[in-house]
Order: sequence, then C-alpha cells, then structure tokens
Amino acid sequence: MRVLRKGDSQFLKDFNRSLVINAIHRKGPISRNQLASDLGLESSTITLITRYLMETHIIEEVGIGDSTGGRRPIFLDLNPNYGASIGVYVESVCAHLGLVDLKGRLLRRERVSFSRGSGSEDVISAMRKSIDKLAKGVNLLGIGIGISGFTDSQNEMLFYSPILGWRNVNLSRPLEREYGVPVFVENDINTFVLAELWYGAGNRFRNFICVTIGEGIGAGIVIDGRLYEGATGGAGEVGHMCIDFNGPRCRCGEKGCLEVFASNSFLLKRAQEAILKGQGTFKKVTIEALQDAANNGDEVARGIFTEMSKNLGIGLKNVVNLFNPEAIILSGECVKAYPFFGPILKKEIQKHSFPEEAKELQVLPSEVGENGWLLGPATLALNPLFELPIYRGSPRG
Amino acid sequence: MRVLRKGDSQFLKDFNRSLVINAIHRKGPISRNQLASDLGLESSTITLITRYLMETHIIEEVGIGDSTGGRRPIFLDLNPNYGASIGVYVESVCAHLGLVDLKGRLLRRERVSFSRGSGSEDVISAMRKSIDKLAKGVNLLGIGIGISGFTDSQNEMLFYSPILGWRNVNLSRPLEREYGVPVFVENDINTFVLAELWYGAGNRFRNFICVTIGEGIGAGIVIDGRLYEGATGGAGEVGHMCIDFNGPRCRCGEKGCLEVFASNSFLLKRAQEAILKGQGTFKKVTIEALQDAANNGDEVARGIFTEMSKNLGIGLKNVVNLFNPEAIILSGECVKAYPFFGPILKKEIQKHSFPEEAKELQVLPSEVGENGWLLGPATLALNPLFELPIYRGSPRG
DNA sequence: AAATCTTACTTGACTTTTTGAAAAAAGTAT
DNA sequence: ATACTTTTTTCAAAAAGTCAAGTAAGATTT
Repeated sequence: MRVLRKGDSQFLKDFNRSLVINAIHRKGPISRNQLASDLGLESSTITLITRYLMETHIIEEVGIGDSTGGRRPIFLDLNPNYGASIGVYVESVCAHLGLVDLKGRLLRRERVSFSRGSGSEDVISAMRKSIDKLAKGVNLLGIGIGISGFTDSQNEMLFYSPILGWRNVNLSRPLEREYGVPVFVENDINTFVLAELWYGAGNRFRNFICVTIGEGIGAGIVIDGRLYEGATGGAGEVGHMCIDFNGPRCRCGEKGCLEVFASNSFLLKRAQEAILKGQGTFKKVTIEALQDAANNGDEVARGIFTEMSKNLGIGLKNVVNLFNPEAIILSGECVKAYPFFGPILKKEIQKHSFPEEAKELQVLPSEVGENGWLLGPATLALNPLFELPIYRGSPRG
Repeated sequence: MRVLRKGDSQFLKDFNRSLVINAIHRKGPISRNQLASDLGLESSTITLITRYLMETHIIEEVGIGDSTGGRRPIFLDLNPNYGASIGVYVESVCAHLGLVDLKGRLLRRERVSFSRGSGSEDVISAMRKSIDKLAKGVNLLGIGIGISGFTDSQNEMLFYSPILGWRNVNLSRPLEREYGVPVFVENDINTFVLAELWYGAGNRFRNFICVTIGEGIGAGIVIDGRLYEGATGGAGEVGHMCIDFNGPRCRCGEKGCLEVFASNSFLLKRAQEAILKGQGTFKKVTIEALQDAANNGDEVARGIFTEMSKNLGIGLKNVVNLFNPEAIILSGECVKAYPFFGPILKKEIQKHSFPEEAKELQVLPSEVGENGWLLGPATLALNPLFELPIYRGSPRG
C-alpha cells in the first residue's frame, strides 16, 4: 500500500526536481527561463535544480535559441547518453529485446528463440547473451518485461501466463541479482499502452483505452495519465466480454465473447469461408492478404472488416459506457486496414452509445506501432525516474 | 486541466496540514504523538500544525487517553461544529436535502416537492426555504447536488438529465451567488459512491465498483481511492451494456441491454407474470413484496431473484474483466433480499470470470444504505477540505 | 513518600530549500 | 557607442521542518 511522504525539505527538493525533469521530458528542448515561467518557480531555483541535474548528467545543454531582443536562451534536454533500459517482449516461442534510451529511441534490438514449453529459467538463460550484448557500453538503468498474463502490483511476480503455461514465477529477482538493476514485469498489453502514453497519444489524452486486436482482443486503460492495472493486474480483459450470452462458444468456454466476433481468428475464419466459396480477390488466408484486398477496394474483404467493425462497435460501446474515455486507440496487425474500417467502427460506436459519452470520443490508430511492444517494457523500467515522488520509499527497495 | 503546484514553503505547509487533517479524519480520535509516528513527522511539527488547526477550529481536543507508563495522550478529532454542508438529492418530482457535519453525521433533513416537468429555476426556488432552514445557525461550508444525468468535470454544469429533461443547466452558479458557498453538481450514482468511499467500504478498498439497482442499473467507479468520472462525467453507465446483441429491445432503443435483464423493472415484470399464472405467495407487484417472499423461502420469488442474479452475473463479469476491482458493492431497494441472492450472484460472477480476477473479489451490500443519497452529495462539498493540495489553484476559484 | 523511569507534548537554535532583488552575461535596436 | 531586453547567476532573507533539550504528567521502584 502506497503511503504519502511527509513534507520536509528533502521532499520539496525531490518534488521540484521531478517537476523540472518531467517538464524537460515533455517539452524539451526548453530554456531555463521557459521552465521557470511554465512551472511557476523562480529562475534562480531553476538554475540550482538544473545545475544539479547537469552534474548528474540526466540533462544537458543542447543548443542556443534565437534572441527575441535580448540574451539568447540555452536549451536543455534529457541526455540520451545518461542511460538506457532494456525492454523485453516475451512471446510463446521467442523473446524480443530492445535497448531504449531516455528519449524513447530504440537503439538496438535482439531476438532469441526457445522451444515451446520452456520454463522461465530456460527463457532467462536464453536471453542472457542478448542482454549482455545490448547492455554493453551503456549505463543500464533497468529492465522491463512485457508478457501475456497476470502480474502483481509490484511488477515482480507473474501469477499466470496462459500462452507460456507459467504459474507464480518471479521473473524479476533472478535478473535483478544478475544485472544489479531493477526489473519490472507487466502484462504485454499494458506495456504497449505505456508506450502509447509516453510516445504516442499520451500528450493529447489523459484518459484513453488502447485496444489491441490479435489472436484475441486485449485492452489497456489509462486513467488520469497513469496506467490502471486493477487489483490483481488484470484490468482491461476486453476479449472475453460477453456480448451475446446465447452466442457461440469461445475457446475460453464461455458463450458469446467479443473475441469470437472480432479478432484475427474471426477475420481468418471469414476469409477462409470466402475463399472456399470462390469469393474475393485475396488468395491466401492471412491478415495481410485480407487487408491489402480491403484497401484495394475488394468488396468481400471490406464486407468482412465491416462485419468485424460492427461487432467490435458493440463491444467498444460497452467500454465507452463504462469508462467514458477521451479516446480509443487501436493497435494490432489488422490496423493497417484502419483507413478503411476506422470510420465505420467510429460510427458504430457512436450509434450505440449515449451522445454525451461519444460526442467527443476520438477513435485513432496506434501512433507507436509495432515498436510499442519493446518501447513499452523499456518505459516501465524508466518510469521511476519520472514519477512524482509523493509516496514513501523508492518504487522498489 | 489540473497542473501541479510548485514546491515552496507554502506548499510544504499545505501538504503537511492536509496529511494531518486526513489522518485525523481517518483515524481520529488520535493523539499528537500517534500522528507523528504515523506520518513520520516530528512531534514538534505536529504541535505547530495542530495548534494552527485548533485555532481555526477545524479540530479540537476531545479527551485524554489511558497512560501506557507515562503522560496520558490528548486525543484530537475533527470538530463537528466547525461547519457542515448540505447534500441535495434531486429526483423526478421531489428533492431531498440533508445537513451533514464534518464527521459525516446526517443532522437534519428536509424534503420538497415540485411538479413534474419543472425547470431548474423552479426547483431551486422550491428548495430555498429548506436550505435556509437547514443552514440556520451553522457555518455552511458548501452545497452538493446529486442528480441523475451527465455533469461537467468542474461539477458545475448539468449537461443533460433524462428524468428531468434538463439540458445544459448551470445549477451551481445561482446557489453560489445566493449562499456564498461553493456548490457542486454530480451524477447521483457517483455521489452515492462517494458516500460509500468515505463512510462505507472506502476504508477497506481503494478500487471498487458500486452498482445501484433501481429502475435501471448504474455504477460508480472508485480507482486508487478517488471517484472516477470519465472524460465527460459519464463513466459507469453499466445499465445499457449490451450482453445480447440479438436480444429484446431496451427502452433506450438498443438491443439486449443489461437493465432489460436485471433491474427493478425486470423484477416487477417477472412478478407480474407469476401472479397472472397464480404462482408465488406474493400478492402485490412491488419489490418489497417480492423480496419479503424470497426472504421467507418462496421458491417462485427466489427463482426470479436467481434469474436476475445470473443475468447480472454476466454483466458484472464484463465489469470485473475490465476493471479488476477489489470489490463490488451493491445498492438499491432490492438489496434487502441480498442475504438470499448475494451468494448466488457472487458465484455467477466467479463462474464466468478469470480466476485471477475473481479469486479475491468481494461482493457486498452497501454499508451506507439509503442515507448515501444525502451523505454523498454533502461529501462532495466537504471534499475540498480533505484533498491533497498538489494542484494549482483552489478546487474552484 | 521520594526517587526514577516513561510517555506526551513544547520550545528554540539550526538546517535546508525556495525566494527576490540585484548583478552579470549576452544579445538587439537606435 | 548607448540604451534597452532577455536570460542566467549570485547571495542574503524568509519560511518550514528538524533536532535536542526541556517541561508536563503520569507509572513504577525503592
């Protein structure tokens, strides 16, 4: 349970430093004077704080701006060489790893394979070489792991991962011991949302939902500019929302789950049916073939996307009614067909929801794209640097 | 948009005062020494802060505790006579008003009627006398209004209220002018949740959903100990969640909304059918008659509640999958039959949800009961006293 | 009953942090 | 060259919390 800190001079210092770091993070490059007027702090205070941050090399002077009639401003920005974190995205038979710097740039990437059914130790062993390679020559600040499943609120334990079959695994501790940096574990969809929050839509929206369409459907929730994980890290499980309690059975055993009506599996099933009937211009049963066809005007492919949009519209109407978000952001492979089905989906959601909820709602494709699966976990490890230090103790001992 | 304050000495003072007030609010009566050790502040600091709070009469010394081997502690608590707020609950043809003190006690109540179709000015006029009566002799701190509909994030405007037919009404300004205190407007379900958060389940849960079953179904959402209102104040609209997209049409025009399958209307419809068929021991088509019968073992009445529980279970499974709350709290007239249908509902929710989400989930009846409809709006007006002062500007000019 | 220990609370010199005014630095405009 | 602007830095002052010592008021021991 998070407990508030007491307010002493240390707190004051930490709080203002955090204000400055976050302002530079969001608005940098930025001058000291601009920081002072944005934050309401005196310029003398900004001098002291930025001096400290420059001594620790978190920020650096990056150039000189144009004069507006007086001394030219010195721009400050985060120092990307201060350090970097490694983001890991674990899938069923492979893991992707990426080195991400303070400015959110994906510097290098690695990929390791492992056999289906591997235990967590095997997977960690398999990743060692890649981590060493990525971490070489950089100040490693932390490691973040995105993985399908349920995690604890400390981002330490993985309670259960269906695709890997792991239960109650502490992925964090062994890596923390080995590399001496904090290691965080989080549901993969949630890490993706973090990427979107930091490097995508986050600048414009403080409350949004990010829906990822893949084999199934998942959603991540941002409330008040923070990732909402739920009591046991399971928030956003939108795929098995029931939209037809007499409907067809889902692989989960329940009836009428949303992902029966809207997912890659749904698209592929419909594509298969169409090909068997000799309809459509697409030949292969792949998402790519289907969306190429739709984007090229194939009416059959478009019909399939339209059907999915209608189904998804019902599910997302439920989400909109519950969360009343500012925006819904869509990600997943099939989002390449977004130019075609996006407007249909938006219309469907608005048709079914209350005008008060949906009037201002924006429906957008993901802005970070596939990189989000690596940026997200890496961001997780950078998060503590930017969090408002109003709670007791560091994020993790 | 809320912007963080700068950290100066004023901030430090406000922050620590807030810590102390909140600690006293939650744990009072409490000694200075206990406050110091709970908050981590020095006892000398507590002396200074509590001295100030006593001078302003927000807190008072309320007694002396037992010695544990030394000087006996002096207990401090909120001073209920410091002030009180008025909570207003507006229904379709009447409004209930209640005076609530700092300790959450409902001191006096009033009720005013108005004719169906009245405008907001008429209703405000009708309430004047009651407000004067309630406010007489007390330091009025504010007024809070709970009303079915959509409100803005400043709690000032009512965008739309279906039951009253009002659109874009500023309920707050005329009362603020007249009484010189801040006036807040909020969706009635949300105010009820506030009451539950402050005086009910709030002590035990930081993330919960409060579901109110009436004519329809509504829900209020608490995340991280704060009411979540959504982008346009419409979060928690669970009543028109679609659980059967081919199902019967709802009064809203959509198909298969949850409230078609679980609401007072549903119960009454089923009761009516049973009476026509000559089934059941209940004679009247009222919720009360039905729940009395169920509590007395009438199998027909129990069957109706069981059917509703199964339907509600599907809807709440969707909610649990999305929010992963620690608890679901049920309120509404029919909750008197909770001892009978509560366990059934809980089992249904758990049957349909992921074990990781539902394992620890608690399902409970409301702890504040009907008083919540007055306590909640009043709480809204007291809220600013207790909010952490980390944002710029006071809650409202 | 007196002396000693404990716990609760208060006081005042001290530390830390931000402030605000003044100065320095580095420009532009006339 | 001179005056004016804008950005950044310097340093004494102000404000809040801390720390150590002291007071208050009771329990326990001798």
